[in-house]
Amino acid sequence: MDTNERRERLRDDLVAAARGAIERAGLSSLKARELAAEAGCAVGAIYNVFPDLDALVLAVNAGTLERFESFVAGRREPEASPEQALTGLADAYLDFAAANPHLWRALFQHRLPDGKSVPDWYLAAQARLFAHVEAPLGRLCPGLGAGERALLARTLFSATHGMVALGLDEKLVPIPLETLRAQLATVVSAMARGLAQGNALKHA
Amino acid sequence: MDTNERRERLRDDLVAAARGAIERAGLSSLKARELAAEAGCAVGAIYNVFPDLDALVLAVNAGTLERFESFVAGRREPEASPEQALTGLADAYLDFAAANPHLWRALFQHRLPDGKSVPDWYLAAQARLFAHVEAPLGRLCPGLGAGERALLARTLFSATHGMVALGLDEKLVPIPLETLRAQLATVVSAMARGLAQGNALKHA
DNA sequence: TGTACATCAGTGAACGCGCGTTCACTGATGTAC
DNA sequence: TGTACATCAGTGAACGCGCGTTCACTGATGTAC
Repeated sequence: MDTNERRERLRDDLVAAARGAIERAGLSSLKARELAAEAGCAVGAIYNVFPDLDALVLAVNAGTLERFESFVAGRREPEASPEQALTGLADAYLDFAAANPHLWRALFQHRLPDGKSVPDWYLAAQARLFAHVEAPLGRLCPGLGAGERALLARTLFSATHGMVALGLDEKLVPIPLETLRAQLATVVSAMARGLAQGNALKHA
Repeated sequence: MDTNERRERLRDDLVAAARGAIERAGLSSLKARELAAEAGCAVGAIYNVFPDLDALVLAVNAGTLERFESFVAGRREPEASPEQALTGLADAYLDFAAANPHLWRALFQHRLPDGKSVPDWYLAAQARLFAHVEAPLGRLCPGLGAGERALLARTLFSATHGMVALGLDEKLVPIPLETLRAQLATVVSAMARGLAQGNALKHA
């Protein structure tokens, strides 16, 4: 087998092992030793492929973002009204988070040490996600400029994220999933109606 | 000096030291040794007053909740419309979070080890906060039952939390505070308008 | 008020554990002739 | 094709550090007489 091929295979095995570990028990359960055991290599070998564990986590998170993006893309209904589309997105977000709690948490939990910043390809993956929100938002509020639309998309994403994150959190009183889904629908569609109305007034 | 008095004084000093440490550098910078140095006692003395550091963090968080509650209470405008009141609450949340980033983050970041659950007095402090949301919400949607209202208040809180948390997070592209404030106002008032409208339709 | 004693707050060195990362070594792979 | 050599992926024991918590000890405080 070619050396590069081996190296790539190990890389994939390590990412898979890391993903598995996070999936099972959360980001904080990621241990270099267990990882190596799972991927069938020595601890030291990890550092031939990745500079450190942070880079590995970043790779896992990139994969999660990607899977989430195709999950959302797979649910798109081109016929839907903007309001329905936004509600559908929130619903997809809830379903993905509920189905992959640890992987999803890891996206937000993981912080790089002070000096280092998130690589561009990671930011690009985020941007691709936000695009799914921008599309219906543009139809809902046609008067919005590109910058305003991007900003508002991010804000709507954040609001949805908050509802899902605290809703799934067992720290407060736990809420049944379907109750949470109904709450999301109520609030997101209210936002959509209110935004459309505000936009119509502004550009009347 | 009385022994109980000493003990109580030490307790206060420890909480103050812990609060200071979190305030300066975040929850993860809390160290038993630094704490003891700051409070002027030996490491071991901490464990005469608190069972462990978690209990100390809980005490700091309780104080933060309390301060936030009076902050919100101090801004109440009885004359405001429900929509204005809700926007005002979101604004207060943003201001408090921006002014106390580390203390505020600690409220959500801190997790108890698996077996232990949050004490009742802590949950009660949370409930007192949610009450501030429930009041205007009740005026906005008079048809809501107490349970529905409490649930929706919590959901609105979560949405606001999400916008503030991701907005202040430097992990994404940073947003100027005033831009964030405007976004919050836009979205919260849209939600309020949409909810009032939906409620009116439902109970027409 | 003074003395002897008991209690327990207070001490801080040491324990114990976890864990990321390194590094001197080895052996398989690839290359040159 | 065969042989000698160089490279470097792969190894895993050991390093190094951080840090919460304990515990045998001490001395100040409070009590009994």
